[in-house]
This record gives sequence, C-alpha cells and structure tokens, in this order.
Amino acid sequence: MNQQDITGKLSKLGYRLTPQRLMILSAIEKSDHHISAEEIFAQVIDKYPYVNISTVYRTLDLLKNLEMVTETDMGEGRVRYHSSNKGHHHHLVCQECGQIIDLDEAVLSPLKDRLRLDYRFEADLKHLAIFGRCQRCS
Amino acid sequence: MNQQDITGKLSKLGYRLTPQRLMILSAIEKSDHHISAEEIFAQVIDKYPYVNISTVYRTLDLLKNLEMVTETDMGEGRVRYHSSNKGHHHHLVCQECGQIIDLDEAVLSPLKDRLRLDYRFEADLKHLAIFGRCQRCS
DNA sequence: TTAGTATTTGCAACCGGTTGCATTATATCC
DNA sequence: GGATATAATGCAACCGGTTGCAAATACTAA
Repeated sequence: MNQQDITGKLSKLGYRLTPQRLMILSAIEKSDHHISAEEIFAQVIDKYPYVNISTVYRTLDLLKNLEMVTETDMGEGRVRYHSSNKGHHHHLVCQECGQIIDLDEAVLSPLKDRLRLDYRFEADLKHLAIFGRCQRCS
Repeated sequence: MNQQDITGKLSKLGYRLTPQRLMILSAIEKSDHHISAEEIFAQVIDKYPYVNISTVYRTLDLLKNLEMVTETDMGEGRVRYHSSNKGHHHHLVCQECGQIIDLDEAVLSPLKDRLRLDYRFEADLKHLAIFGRCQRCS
C-alpha cells in the first residue's frame, strides 16, 4: 500500500485530507526505519511549519487504528512507528548495549497458536519488542 | 523473601534504610495485586506525609534493578509493580474489555528456548503483558 | 556522642504523550 | 463559486514519569 492508496482509503472512509496529514503520511512512507513521532514532527515542520505536535500524535493514532502503521515500544522511553505495508516483524532489544535484532514473525506463531487453543485469546503480536541480553552481553 | 529479608539485603548492599523506603517497601509487600506508583504514593502519604512522588519512582527503580520487584506494563498508560517473591507470571490483556487473564510462566518457555538457541538471546520475560482479544470480544 | 561524608531526598523543571475546547478549514451541496 | 456542517487543528493545560541540583539525613568511625 503506497501513499496514494492510503490517501484514497482515508478519503473513502470519510477522513479529510489535510496538508498536515499528507505531510505526516509522506514522512512515514519515506522513512525506511522505525520513525518516532518527534522525528516525523521535525521532518514535517521543516517544509511546512504549520503543524502542531499533537496533530502528529493524533494522526499516528488514526493510522494505527486503521492498521496502516504499527507501533513498537523499543524501550527508549518513546515509541516508534512503521508503515504496515513493510511487513510484520519483531525485535529483540538488548538492555545492556541497546542492540536491536530483527526477529522473524514465524518465531512467535507457536506461542500465538497455544494462546488461541488453550486460552482462547487472540494475541495481537504485530510489532513486539522482547527485552533481554544479546550474546555479547550475557 | 519477606520485608525483613529485603531491608536486610538492602543494608547489606550499602543502601540506607530511610523511612521513605521502608514505607514504600511495606506498601508493596502488603499489596496482593499489582500496585501502581500512584497507589503506593497515596498509601504512604496517608501515614507519613513527608514523601515525594519522585522518591517513590526512585525506590521502585532501585528495587527493580535489584530484582526485588517486577514491573508490568498493562497498557493502562501506567506501569504496575509486584513483589518478585510472589512468583513470575504473565498476563493476557484484552484490548476490548480490559480483562486480564493470568498466564503460566511455562507457556513462554518454548519461546525463550528458541530465542536462546537460534538467536543466542537471553530473553528477560518476567512479567510480560500480551495484548489482544479475549474469547468474548473476538 | 559527635563529626564527617556520601547517599538520599525534595523541589522544580523537564520529557514524551494526551486531552478539552475554541478556532479553522475541508468536503459537500446548491 | 459561495454557504454550511462537521471534522481536524492549535493551543494550553494536563498526565505519568524522569532528572539536575541543593539541602537533608543515615550510617561510619572516632
């Protein structure tokens, strides 16, 4: 889903395409890593100074609810965002050195299945961060 | 490990036993559920008004680092604490109705083993909260 | 018991993020 | 192209939590 698809989907759902939203969307799509709200804000305000940080958070919240972006808490005291068309994956975050190891989605499938079967719980594991220690630090 | 053991361990490690710390410890030990920093603060200030909220957070941080309490993010926008002598367990948090299902520690063992073997990552899964939907809501 | 010192505390300012409310602006309908 | 309704924004205040720094205090050793 590229940016045009997203704006199309937004307007079809009755959401207005304000310049602020378009700028925020573009910043997320352009970014190839997990971007924080502050980074989005800085990038947007650079070209279009008429944006408030609360609009960034509200837009991120909207996109999150529409499952267009996913949110990951990497344990930095701030949350990072990622366009959901870039696939689901998880992260192993070393609490010692800060290294982040990407983790294939499939590693969590057995857990998900077990929770579904034994607990009848539909786990939402889109962008999970698991904390611990990497090989070097443990 | 009861409260006396904890204070003993603290002073043996060179930490001072201030009235604030003793009150905070007592509040955590007395609580049979997962208690938040604000709840601890309210409980302490009731009997001993000379405590600042930042002292509560600093004491919780100390106890966390010494592995005397564990911290769980239940997705309420605030974190909850639990004396670690009350055992490790995990939580399934329904994002729809807020219900919390306790999850046996063993359910996560296969995942932990896999991360250790395949990624050489020592996961720290003491008090994990997994978000999703319970049977009723999904 | 007292003096000395390093730890701990309280305070106030700050951080990332959220929210209520008045104002602004987008999409719609004519 | 205007008028209108309603969604979205900006602002300022707030929330839970953290931090730098000066003042207070728990422990140590004499």
